[in-house]
Amino acid sequence: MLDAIGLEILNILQKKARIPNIEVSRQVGLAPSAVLERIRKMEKQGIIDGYEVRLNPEQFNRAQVAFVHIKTNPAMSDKVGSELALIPEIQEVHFVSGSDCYLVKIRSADTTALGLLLQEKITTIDGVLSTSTETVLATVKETSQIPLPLTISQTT
Amino acid sequence: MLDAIGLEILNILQKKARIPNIEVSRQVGLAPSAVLERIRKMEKQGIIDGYEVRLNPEQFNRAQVAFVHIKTNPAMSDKVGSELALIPEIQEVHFVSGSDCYLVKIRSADTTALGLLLQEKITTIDGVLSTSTETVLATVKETSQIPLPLTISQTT
DNA sequence: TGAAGTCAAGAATAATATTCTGTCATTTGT
DNA sequence: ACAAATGACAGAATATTATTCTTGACTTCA
Repeated sequence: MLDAIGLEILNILQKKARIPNIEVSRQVGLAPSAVLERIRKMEKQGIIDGYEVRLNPEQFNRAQVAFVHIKTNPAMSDKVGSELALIPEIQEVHFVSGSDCYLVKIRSADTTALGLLLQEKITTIDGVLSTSTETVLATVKETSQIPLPLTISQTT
Repeated sequence: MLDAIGLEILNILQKKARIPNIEVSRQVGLAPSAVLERIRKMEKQGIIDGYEVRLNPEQFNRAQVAFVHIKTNPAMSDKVGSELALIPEIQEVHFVSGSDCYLVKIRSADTTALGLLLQEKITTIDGVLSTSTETVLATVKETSQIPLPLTISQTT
């Protein structure tokens, strides 16, 4: 299903999507048509979900990252989650173990904007009981890449 | 510096990088050469950082997300951060306000693998004082996209 | 063994990327 | 104000890449 060459292709694309197919084919040692066929298949199988551009947050006034715990009324937690997901500054919404609580990742211009967002858009959501914010002082690593195995383990 | 057409191009690429340039040019109403010139310029200016493929974590046995707070010896915190960043399962390493603490995002196969990772790779790092783990039960939203205005407001 | 399926090469063709030139509009300097 | 400089773009010419299609090797399974 997914062999060493498939992984190699994905590794190349994870580093640099928007690379010409023919260049991929040179790197993996297959004909361009074969690479195309493989990529199409992986897209169809849902192995590849899509391609994204990586923008520099600082250039868009989005340098401030924060993580916020949001405690919710358990009866309304689904609805709260959906509403949180609609806020564009919120990049991630996770429901976490522990105490009827979402953990969300926010990108805002600065702490002032973050405060406003919390006060006006988040605490005002029906079902939100309380929030607890951690601001990020420095980011050492930030990737969405998935570590790929060097070889394929058996799946059936 | 960045006008409405530039934003439009970025919006298109954020939804679907690996789209042909000529298709972008059709959508924004410019010649392909002009779009190419603009994209190159944005890459050079550091507005565009790169292009990534988005993989489906479930297909790679990386469905379990967890966030872990890692309290460190303040004198060694930089070194701890660098070491954490080297662990492939750790996608994000943020130094957060509050208490000499990193917040890391982990992708692992399951809670068992997570436990092993914590026990063998993280708590063993010199300078790590304690950890506190939250596992994700459900993810409502997960994107690295930066919210862009649809257009630049302009007085005409 | 033979039919069906998979995978990839290679050629032919379609589409796209890239370069280059000229134009127009705006800006800059004097 | 005016000429030179700059920046953005269109359009054509060319280079490169994508895509399709056919064929053949190899595998699997009954």
